[in-house]
Amino acid sequence: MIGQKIRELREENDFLLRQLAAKLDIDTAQLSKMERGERFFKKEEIIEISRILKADKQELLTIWLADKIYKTIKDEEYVFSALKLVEQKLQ
Amino acid sequence: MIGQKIRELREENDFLLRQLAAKLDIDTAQLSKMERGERFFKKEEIIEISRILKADKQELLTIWLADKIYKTIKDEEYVFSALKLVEQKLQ
DNA sequence: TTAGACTTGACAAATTTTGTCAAACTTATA
DNA sequence: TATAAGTTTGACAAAATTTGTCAAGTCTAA
Repeated sequence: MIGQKIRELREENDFLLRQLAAKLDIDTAQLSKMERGERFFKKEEIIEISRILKADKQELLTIWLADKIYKTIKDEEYVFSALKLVEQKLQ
Repeated sequence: MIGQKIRELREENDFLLRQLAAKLDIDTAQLSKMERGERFFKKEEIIEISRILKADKQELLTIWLADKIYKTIKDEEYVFSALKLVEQKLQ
């Protein structure tokens, strides 16, 4: 989800994988995997990408965090009640 | 949170740490840390505990999952909008 | 004061995640 | 078709995180 979003932004900005990877100082294969959701972006990378691709940092970080949450719950039961509990705790 | 709940259940059932630890086949120190939230329970351990302490398995697993979610978001920004995104995705 | 219950800290072991590279695949085009 | 550029894949090493173990420590009740 965040990967797909970043791929869209990258293509809109006419960056090649290796160009964006170079700016982030990571391997092209790594970025390829990240965009396809096989590996995770670091928070700092998301912030850097929002700068490079002139995107809304808050939006990207929100999607990035949603991905992390989704990853921890995706194979679980009682997801909705757990989310409700979390929200209560956060109030 | 799940640790606290389990400690309460354990004490209500008059189990010592080492007794419950023995039933779970883990180290007493480990269970001590788990009850105080320093380490995580495995899902299987929660299920086993619900059996041993005659507690509601669904309730315990829900709290356990809420803890996992909470752990991934607790130091982050944009938590509420991320949770909202996750809920949308789950619909 | 000592015995039992629990906690703490250090470190090893195990597991998970990330980084790196070469080779393979895909697509556009000469 | 052949080639080149871009991307993907898989294997494996390296790094990071989590878990397991033990000995020593604290705390409390008798």
